[in-house]
Amino acid sequence: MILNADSAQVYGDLRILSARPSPEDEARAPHRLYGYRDGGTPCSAADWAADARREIASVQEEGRLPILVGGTGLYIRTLLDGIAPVPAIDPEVRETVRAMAVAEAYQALTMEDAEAAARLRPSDTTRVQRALEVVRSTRRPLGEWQRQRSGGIGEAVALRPLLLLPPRAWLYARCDRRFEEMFSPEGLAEVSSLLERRLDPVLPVMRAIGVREVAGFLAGDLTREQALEAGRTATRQYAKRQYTWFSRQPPTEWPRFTAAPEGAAFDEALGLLLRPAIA
RNA sequence: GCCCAGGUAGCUCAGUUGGUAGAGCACGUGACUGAAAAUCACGGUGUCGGCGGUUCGAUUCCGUCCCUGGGCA
Repeated sequence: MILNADSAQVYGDLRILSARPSPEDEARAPHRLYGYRDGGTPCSAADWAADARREIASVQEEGRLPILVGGTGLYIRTLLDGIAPVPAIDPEVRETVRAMAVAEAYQALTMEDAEAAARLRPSDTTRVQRALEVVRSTRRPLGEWQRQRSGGIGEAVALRPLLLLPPRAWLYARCDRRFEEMFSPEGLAEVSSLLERRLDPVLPVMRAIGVREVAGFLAGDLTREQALEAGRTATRQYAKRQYTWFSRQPPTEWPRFTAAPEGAAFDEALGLLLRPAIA
């Protein structure tokens, strides 16, 4: 049983854009947690981890082996190690904070949570806003919450981790190839329907790589070549960030699969490596 | 063929009154606790078109050649 651990592949609106497993892939083994959420509602790491816990329990109940596959390191970490038990943020507080410019939010943070302000870069929009919405909504600084972690299942399961760190050239070639799919008739249609929903542009679905680029092409602001190049660049940059996360964040004892054996293509080596697990 | 304007980092360009050069993007490295396909930090990677000349010293001044764009024939 394959379980998705990718933050973009959870959204039903993004099939081509998030490069979800193909119908052929899905025919080989049951897949879950793919495209199961609506783009109109943001999915957080903790939301996904809760869903994943439930799925893993049910898969185990069936006597099957859950295999988590995906590229969102924070999601996997949250599932295994848990996360600070911060209660849901008051929507009004969130709206106010997110409407603020970083400089303004940081200024407020120095008054309301000096410890967090000292720890964070004044330009780090996401984290500064997060810290501010947490103090304002819970009356406790984020640092206090973060001293605890809850919900992790790492201790309760027998984990068999495997980190795939392919040669950079191989990885980038795949990034380039993958992005062209987004300009297929299906890819363009997918973005068109997403745009018709007129969702808030700050929602995660709207920030997925390719949405902005394909939308720019559809609107006539970018030529096909410009949009393609911009998308490829964004994809490669993202791949690099993932590479850094997965090569450095997980425990050092997790095995890392970095290179193909002499003479073998990476794809083949990977196939051989994974076959016993899937079968 | 003649006349202009250019040729500087992977790309688009700035600059050096002569002391071997710097921005944005790209690229590289890294950070990462409820948006993570997000957000952010650090790093200059270079025959300054070629060859000659002047000079202690030329990417800069002079000559010449090559290339690109525009104009005139």
